[in-house]
Amino acid sequence: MTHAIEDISASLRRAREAKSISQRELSRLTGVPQGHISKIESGAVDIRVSSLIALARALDLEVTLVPRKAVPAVQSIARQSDAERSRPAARNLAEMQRTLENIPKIPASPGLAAFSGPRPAYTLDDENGDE
Amino acid sequence: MTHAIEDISASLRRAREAKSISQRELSRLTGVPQGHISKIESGAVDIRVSSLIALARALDLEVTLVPRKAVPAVQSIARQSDAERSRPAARNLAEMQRTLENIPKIPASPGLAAFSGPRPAYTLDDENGDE
DNA sequence: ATATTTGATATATTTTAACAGATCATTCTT
DNA sequence: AAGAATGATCTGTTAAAATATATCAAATAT
Repeated sequence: MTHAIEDISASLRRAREAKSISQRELSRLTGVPQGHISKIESGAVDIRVSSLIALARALDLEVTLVPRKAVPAVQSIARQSDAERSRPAARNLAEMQRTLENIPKIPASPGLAAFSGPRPAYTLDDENGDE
Repeated sequence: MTHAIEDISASLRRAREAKSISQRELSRLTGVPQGHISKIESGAVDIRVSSLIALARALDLEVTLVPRKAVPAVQSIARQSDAERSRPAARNLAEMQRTLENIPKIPASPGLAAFSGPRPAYTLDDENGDE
């Protein structure tokens, strides 16, 4: 990915869904209004590079210019690291973690009180970097 | 390359200079006004993706979104095919070809009249594809 | 069943890229 | 020395992205 302008919109949407975050969440992260993200993802607008970069970065993507003859090689590399993030185990874990965050309702039986903050420290997102 | 917005402008300029074509020539190829190309290359504007794609394609580049963790690998690949185009022999040949086009002044001695169009059919740009 | 979240859409306003077209100084070329 | 060609820069004008804000239907969650 990608050459045409629709490829880019599609990539953004797929990347966001792969991270399973909502458009509103991405909006918070980037400052781009949710409504606008919707339009962008549906390919309805010819976005500016700054917007593209902002969204891409929030999705752990980088905008690059690749020599055309190198594109196939680049794609196969990109595909590999895509695969890591989207292989079933990873996707399921990501969703499970999100789900678990919506369960804090367990009445905390006295004997387990010390266990107050059991949220997972072992996220799959070990690939973050800067920001 | 690239992440930031200036990297992109810089890449575009380098790519154009590597092909040793003028801004006006690139303008002809893309339809983007020369003055605007100048502004773009100096990083003075936040261009739209369609413009970026148009310029990139004319320079045999493709805009891609790559996973951040794959960036180093991608860069090293891109660098390789960069090197091919910019190794001395290639650069010099490109320039020599341009120079030769400015020599048609040879008074065409009668015996060689049939040689009317001696321009090189063997360009280095054997990597073109579509369009 | 009710409430929340989500993506899509709409309106109105501001901002700015992109355009056409021209000019200018500098660097080749002749 | 005269004449291109090149990159940078300016002036208007127009089209469209980007913003803020709000609403809506459908899917999720409580």
